[in-house]
Amino acid sequence: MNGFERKKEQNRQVILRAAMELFQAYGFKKASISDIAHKADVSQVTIYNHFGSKEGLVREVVKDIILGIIEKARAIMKEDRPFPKRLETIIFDKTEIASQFHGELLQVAAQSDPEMREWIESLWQGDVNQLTVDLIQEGMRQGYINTQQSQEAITLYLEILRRGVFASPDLLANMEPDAKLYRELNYLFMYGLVGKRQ
Amino acid sequence: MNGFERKKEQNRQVILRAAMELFQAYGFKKASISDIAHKADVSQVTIYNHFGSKEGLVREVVKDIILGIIEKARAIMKEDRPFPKRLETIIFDKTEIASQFHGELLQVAAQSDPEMREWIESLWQGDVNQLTVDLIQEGMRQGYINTQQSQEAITLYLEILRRGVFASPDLLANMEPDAKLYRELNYLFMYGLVGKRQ
Amino acid sequence: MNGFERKKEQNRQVILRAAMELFQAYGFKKASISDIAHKADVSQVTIYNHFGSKEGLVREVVKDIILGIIEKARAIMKEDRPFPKRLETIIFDKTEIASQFHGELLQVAAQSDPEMREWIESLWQGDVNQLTVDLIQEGMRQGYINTQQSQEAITLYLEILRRGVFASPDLLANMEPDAKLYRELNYLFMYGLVGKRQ
Amino acid sequence: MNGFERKKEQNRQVILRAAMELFQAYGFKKASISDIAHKADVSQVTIYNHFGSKEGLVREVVKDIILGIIEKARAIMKEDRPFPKRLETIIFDKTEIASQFHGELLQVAAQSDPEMREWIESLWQGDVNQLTVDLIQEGMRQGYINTQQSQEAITLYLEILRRGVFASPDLLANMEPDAKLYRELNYLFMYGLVGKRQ
DNA sequence: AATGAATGAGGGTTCATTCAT
DNA sequence: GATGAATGAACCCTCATTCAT
Repeated sequence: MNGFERKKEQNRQVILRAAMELFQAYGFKKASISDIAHKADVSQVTIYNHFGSKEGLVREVVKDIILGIIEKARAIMKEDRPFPKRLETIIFDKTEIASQFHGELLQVAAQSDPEMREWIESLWQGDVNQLTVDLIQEGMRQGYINTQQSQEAITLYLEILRRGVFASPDLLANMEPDAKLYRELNYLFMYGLVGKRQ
Repeated sequence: MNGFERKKEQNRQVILRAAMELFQAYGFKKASISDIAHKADVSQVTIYNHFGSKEGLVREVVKDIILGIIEKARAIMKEDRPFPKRLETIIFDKTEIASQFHGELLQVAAQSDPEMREWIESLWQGDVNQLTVDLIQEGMRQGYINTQQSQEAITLYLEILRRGVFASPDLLANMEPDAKLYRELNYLFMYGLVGKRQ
Repeated sequence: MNGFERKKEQNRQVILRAAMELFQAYGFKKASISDIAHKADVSQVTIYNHFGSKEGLVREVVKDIILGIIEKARAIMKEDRPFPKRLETIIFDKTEIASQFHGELLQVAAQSDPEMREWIESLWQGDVNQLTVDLIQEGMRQGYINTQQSQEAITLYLEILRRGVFASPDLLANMEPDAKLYRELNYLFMYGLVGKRQ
Repeated sequence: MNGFERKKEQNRQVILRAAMELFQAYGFKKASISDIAHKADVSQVTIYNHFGSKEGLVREVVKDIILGIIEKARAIMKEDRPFPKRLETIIFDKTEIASQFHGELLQVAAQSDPEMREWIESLWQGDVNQLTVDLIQEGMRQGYINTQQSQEAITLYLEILRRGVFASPDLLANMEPDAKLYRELNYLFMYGLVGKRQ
């Protein structure tokens, strides 16, 4: 990669970072190209040269976020820790990356052009779902997951938990990982409202 | 209330209804005052006379939505149906009212002025929480809820489930209330991943 | 018409006049809404309130020009002057009104939305053409026009002359109505290149 | 001319050709340097290296068009066909080359810098006019043109016809060269409205 | 000579809001 | 109280042009 390309790539990254921060702070709609250009210290036009339109920039940022989520999920799967710990992390850890995008991200992803929807869909089906399935089966083998429920139902339950957590930064913000409340919550995930029978 | 005042109140309601529909269809940001005025068949200025600013209008609509949610929750609590059925309704039924506001409602509520935040907070704490607490205690008395977990943790768990469901219209849209998947999901809410022990 | 409406209509006229002058001076494309607003001493937005878009404004100006042309043609037809004089005026007189719009007017008219094209077309067919036909028949009755050519061909010939004159302000600008050259040109229109035979 | 220079000249021609096509399709104003560079498959900067500015490029294209017109006119003059046929071609044939530039070409030519105006003017006076004069005199010798009108008037008449035809692609588009209407039109050019006397 | 990257200036348009009646 | 008309600020975007290699 020569000097030109390095500089270009660098600019691209600077723009993406600035965009991500401002989108996070103000939302995709409210953060303006002008703001982003200012923050990235480039001309507005440079953003257009790189991403074509605001929509294009949003798309790229959304892609990055989603890839980041997947990357993280994959990393967690490969860790050598007990099943419940890893499940915990899967459910809670997305907070850091994307939770502050509130519902806008899902909304944008849903409303984006068909090409993008397909890309997300396939990625989700292919990669994320596979990871989830792997996790569930590992959990079943180790006796952590009831084998009488369907794979589909369990996946759905986990997804609802994920999204619920994802949508509750206000409630979970100040909770520490080893607090009593945190442990209780995990207990509920595992044993439900009725709880463990002795 | 004389004729003038009745007309005024009527206008107010017409505006609120138009605003709610358009906010729901396009989001708080994208629905414009002009659109709302057009739909309500009043002048833009009339909206300002009633609500002072767009933010004021949004506030009022959010208030209405939240009051509606609470109203509904309260109604459900008073029903004479078995505990699990009512829990089910609480968790799933919000779909109809507010789920189409995506995450924007929460975002707006969170970012609104302190006065409003306080109002919501107190309402939530005072009314909704009370209802939840009542529900939980009823569940405990009837043996549906494990008495070893803290009230707080159970409330949090329910709230996460609620928000997760609320944020998953795509996954739940085509699910019928008596489908196998639906029953499994409810089972998971009650007995968690590990499941019931015989 | 109350004060409001009078003021509005007045503004509309001021904008139209400013637009016409700037379009004439710089062309439809190059004259910007900003320029026009400045010249008319109104906000840009006022122009949008009146005309919806730049295209809408252009449309209205084009309409005005065309109506002006027709009005003038009609007036000439009603005059009580000898046939050759009136023909002369018809061919030459448009210069004053629209010749400075160069070819852009025709281009715009041709490229405009179908509705407008139809409007122009029907006006041209219905009004202008009728006037031309009347003129030609009068000319035939009075022996000024050869009755062996088809109505269609004569109309076409006149239209080509009109457009040729219309497209030649540079060549005709300094020509006085009673100059020798002017008389010769009219002679050529009447008797062609070959000229009158004695 | 070495390899470098040949390549350079080649690039120049490629750019000119691309520019001409796009100017023709979209007009001088709307066709952008970016489009032209894309179509010519060179960098935008290369265009600047060759022509200095967009205006410079437009100038060069206009020059080419005008030289092309003259070339064509000259070629027609040298043909060995009867006078009326050649006159016909002169008047009608420009359609192919430049008629699609509508009025813009004339506008651009008129508004361009004095140097260019002078160049065009002198070319027109020197070359085109000379050709026209030659043609007219040939026509006079052969009895096709009335010798009582001034050279100037006849030239002007021909130019008006030319421009009229040039500005009427809509009316003439579907006319075939040997149609009755076409013959009538030519008759009118030769014998005017009054027509031939027996 | 040629280029990819970057840009200042300006374009049309929309918005929440205010003015004047 | 209600309105039609008007507006400043901001938005996304395009263009001809220049910079750095």
